[in-house]
Amino acid sequence: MKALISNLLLQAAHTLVADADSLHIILERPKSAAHGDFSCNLAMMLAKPLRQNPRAIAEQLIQSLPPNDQIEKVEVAGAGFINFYLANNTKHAVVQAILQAGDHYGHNQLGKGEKVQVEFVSANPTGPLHVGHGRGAAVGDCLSRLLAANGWDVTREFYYNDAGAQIDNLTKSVLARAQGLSTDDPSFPENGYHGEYIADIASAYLAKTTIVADDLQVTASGDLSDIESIRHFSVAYLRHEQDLDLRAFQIQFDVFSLESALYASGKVDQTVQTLINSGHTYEEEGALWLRTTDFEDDKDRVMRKKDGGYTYFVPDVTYHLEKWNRGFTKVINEQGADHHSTITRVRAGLQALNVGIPKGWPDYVLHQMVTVMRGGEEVKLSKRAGSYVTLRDLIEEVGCDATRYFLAARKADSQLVFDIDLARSQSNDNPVYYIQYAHARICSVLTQWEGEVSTLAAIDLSPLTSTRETILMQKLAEFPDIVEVSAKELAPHMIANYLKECASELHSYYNDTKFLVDDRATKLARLALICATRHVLHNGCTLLGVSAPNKM
RNA sequence: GCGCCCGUAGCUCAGUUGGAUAGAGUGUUGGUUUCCGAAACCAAAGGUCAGGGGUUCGAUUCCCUUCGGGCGCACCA
Repeated sequence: MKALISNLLLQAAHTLVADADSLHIILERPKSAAHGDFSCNLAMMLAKPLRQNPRAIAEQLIQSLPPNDQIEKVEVAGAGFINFYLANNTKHAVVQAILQAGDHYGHNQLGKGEKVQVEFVSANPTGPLHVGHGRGAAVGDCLSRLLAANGWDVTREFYYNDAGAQIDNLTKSVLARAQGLSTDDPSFPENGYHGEYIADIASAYLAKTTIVADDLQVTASGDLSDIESIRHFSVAYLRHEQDLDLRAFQIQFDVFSLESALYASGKVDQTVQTLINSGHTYEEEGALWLRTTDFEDDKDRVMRKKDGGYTYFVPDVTYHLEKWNRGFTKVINEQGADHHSTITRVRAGLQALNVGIPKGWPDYVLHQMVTVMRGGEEVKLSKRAGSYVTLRDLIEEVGCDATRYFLAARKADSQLVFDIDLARSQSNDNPVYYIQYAHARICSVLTQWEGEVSTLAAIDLSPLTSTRETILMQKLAEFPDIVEVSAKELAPHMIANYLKECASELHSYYNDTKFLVDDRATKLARLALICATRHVLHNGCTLLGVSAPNKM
């Protein structure tokens, strides 16, 4: 529809300007229904070059607009807007389109089946997942679903930093616990992990437990002198715990990548060699440095420490080189904003490799912190993890749907307040129930109708003439735009907002209009409309990973 | 001190590349059910879009600046 109108406008513009083809015609959906179905500011854009009053230009444009039976009328309004009002049968078309497309309505092929990788969560295996990881999980998973709906071939990936100092720390903490030390014991590791789960790991280790995580099986030896064994067991134990967290949140990854594997395969050493060969490195004070200031970093970074070990950023660069070599020309990393300083570094490292990786690759989506509130007060403690609220606690308390919705419904780059009381209230306060209720209500009506839903696709829709019906159809017609824009902007929260609006229109319509009326034509047309609405609500919820139940 | 993010109704937040009278929910006040699910709807009230400059036909949106909040600034990840 947009294409049609811009085309008509373009033809009209040719009568006024010579190089009309170079014009960017922008159509928008006005906020107010009084401003028609589509609006264009072309006349205002032309006011300056043509040195004419925008309203006068708008009038001329309308005069030269080719007639079209899908458009009811065109008007000049405000400072020079050109407003288009669609004919009724044009508005009806969306209902049929939805009923025909079903689960695919709103989807498109803009990604052309190309590969994209979304890396998210990527928590260190040093503790259970917390709310912050939950936000990353919700946002990353929605993004993945959105990209898939836009025709991309999506790979969801989780990267484990299972090597390095944090893991040493974990190992020492488990050892200390296994030796019976409490966390406030003076000889407990200085930067050790204090959560109760460390004690659980220690006792499981002593009990020679076998852990089966996604792709590995580890049995504890119970031997406290075998540090490597403690390390392997602890990591496996926590990976298993995180698997359970993710399962509870209904998130599935396609690939798990391990930092340790990059070392084992020699890829890290190869990367270092490539960087040295590229001429961007130097030795100083016993360390090997990368001159990242050649690539817009504010200071150079150490690659190899005095003690001979690599800093974390070397395997990070290696890992991203691997992504590139695996054919991902588009990669999105979803991370907490507290890691934002790595972006410049990783990109700089990739540039220094000089292997043809584009400057701004990969893309990043950063989410800000989450604070959890209960009874008007901030919740800071978890029984298991100590200093933070775990994802599993949250899911157990408020449910998977509400947790996902609340964590995905906010713009990633603003801080989020998670109100437990609101999320778990089964009342009109809760947007999740509000949306699901709209879906369930429709299902209930369709059940009572007892007709065959598939026949609704061919129904005559001309009885749909009321304002409520028009507004609802307009809202349904917006969905494909929302799916497209939210993917382009990497902004899944737009889907959550849209769903709330869509549900709101349905509820208003429902309270205003009876569907199962005696007049057959009217009844069927209304049922077709709410059935289309059901599809949109369902498709939208699916993009968020939230269920759309038939009954509640 | 430097860098990134945020500041919109009492509270939680929307506001796609600059557009028309800045919107929801919640809270407050008042109404709606012999009728398909009231977990709903309708109405009222609530604003210096943090403050100040600038860019232009037009700024919540872009630029500068001040204030306030968060997060980074390791030979940790």
